[in-house]
Amino acid sequence: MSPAKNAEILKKSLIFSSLNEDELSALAGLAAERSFQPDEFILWEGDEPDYFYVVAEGQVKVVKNSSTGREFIIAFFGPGEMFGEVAVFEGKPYPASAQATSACRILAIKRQSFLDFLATRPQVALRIINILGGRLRDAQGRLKDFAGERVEQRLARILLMLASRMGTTLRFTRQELADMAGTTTETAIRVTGGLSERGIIITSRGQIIIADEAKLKALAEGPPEI
Amino acid sequence: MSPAKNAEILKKSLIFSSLNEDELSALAGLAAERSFQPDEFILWEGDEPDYFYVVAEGQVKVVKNSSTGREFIIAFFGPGEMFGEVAVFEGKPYPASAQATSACRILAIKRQSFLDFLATRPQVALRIINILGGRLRDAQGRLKDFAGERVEQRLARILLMLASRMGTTLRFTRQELADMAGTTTETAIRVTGGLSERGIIITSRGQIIIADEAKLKALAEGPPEI
DNA sequence: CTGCTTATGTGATGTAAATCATAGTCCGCT
DNA sequence: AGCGGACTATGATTTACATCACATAAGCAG
Repeated sequence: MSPAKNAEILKKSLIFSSLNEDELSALAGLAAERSFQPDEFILWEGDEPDYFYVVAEGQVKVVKNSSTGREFIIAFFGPGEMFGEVAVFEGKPYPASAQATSACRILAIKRQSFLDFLATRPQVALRIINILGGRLRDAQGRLKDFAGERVEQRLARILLMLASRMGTTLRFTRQELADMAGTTTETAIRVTGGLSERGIIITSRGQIIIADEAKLKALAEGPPEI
Repeated sequence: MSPAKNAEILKKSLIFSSLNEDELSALAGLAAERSFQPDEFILWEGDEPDYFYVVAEGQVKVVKNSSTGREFIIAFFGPGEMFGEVAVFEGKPYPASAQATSACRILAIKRQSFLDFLATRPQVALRIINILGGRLRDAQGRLKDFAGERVEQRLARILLMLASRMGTTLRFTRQELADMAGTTTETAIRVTGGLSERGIIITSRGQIIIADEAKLKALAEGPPEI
């Protein structure tokens, strides 16, 4: 609840690292802190985009549900990362839901306050352009994967992407992996089972350790025969 | 080759509509005009991002090739639309290739000149944030489709998206549709054949006319039994 | 008009992965 | 300890789609 602490959090975020103390406290003053329990929803797909969010503590997943009822995980976000921004900028409903995957503290900034703040801070705008650009690059890369590659390759790439962000020990269930790779839990289990047999990963309940990153990369690149 | 004409083109582009005459001519002065023949490549995936591009005339497709050799079409861009921007902002190699699909005139602006221009124009930066946001929303929506929906639904959505941008007469081959939907030419032919039999679209060589948008929307939303 | 190329159309066959079914295992909980 | 609910595992069956293999048709160039 302390604005000073909020400023600290914002400062650590890539987005606001260019701001000086005064600007940080101005922004922190706009932010309200909210807490969420694991599995609690922070926002729902279709809601009006009243707030822009930054994770202070914990982890959030952004999900969309397909017409067949399956859940698709678009991304995980941790401390310092923003979400809900696309809707805020466009003024259209949130295109996906956000759900806490652990106990979370989230900073919420009113849409209009944030837009006003942004209009006079070109550096922050450029940062956001960078972040959006990176996310777009990532999404388009994944699109190509989904269009052309098979499940094993997609999973390998997802594991590598997760590892680059959180290290070699990944605390995700096969179900979550499946929801990220756009496959079923059974298939995710079978594929990770195969990787495990080949010594590329070490699996246990609720976690996967990457044992042989080189082999995983080779797998992700394409079929062995290249 | 006339800077005045370039300024006209830039003005019509959504990105620069907030600029005044002076700013437009300043930007137009930075732009070099280049012409491309159909099928000619404007930039290649992996190239250094030396230029930011805006389509003046004609149509461009942005493509990525999967490890299996298949081509995946990320997007088509027409007059006033930018491309290559993600790489320019991040300073990393272009993540995809751009190829002219018709005779084109393209405005090319040097990376650093554009970044400098942008640093002092928050309005333009906000516009770009909007455009990137829209593209990100679109890419994530498609991701969910690729992860969970069937080819018929994906194709239906692609046809609707194209129709919303270019009207009900779509000048694309089944091969191009297949490359957008991440399927094979044969399957695209079979699926469009089915839609044609049901009177939803009218097909002919190199073009598709949407005859019953409502039915197409119903198809795109999900399986009939809902 | 006559090829030649590019696009469309269709069948037969193969296969990766979904689906359905069932069971075992880990872990928190009272 | 023992219960219940996630999580993991594995087999059998089905299916959407890719792949392979031709056939026909439309547009274009000489």
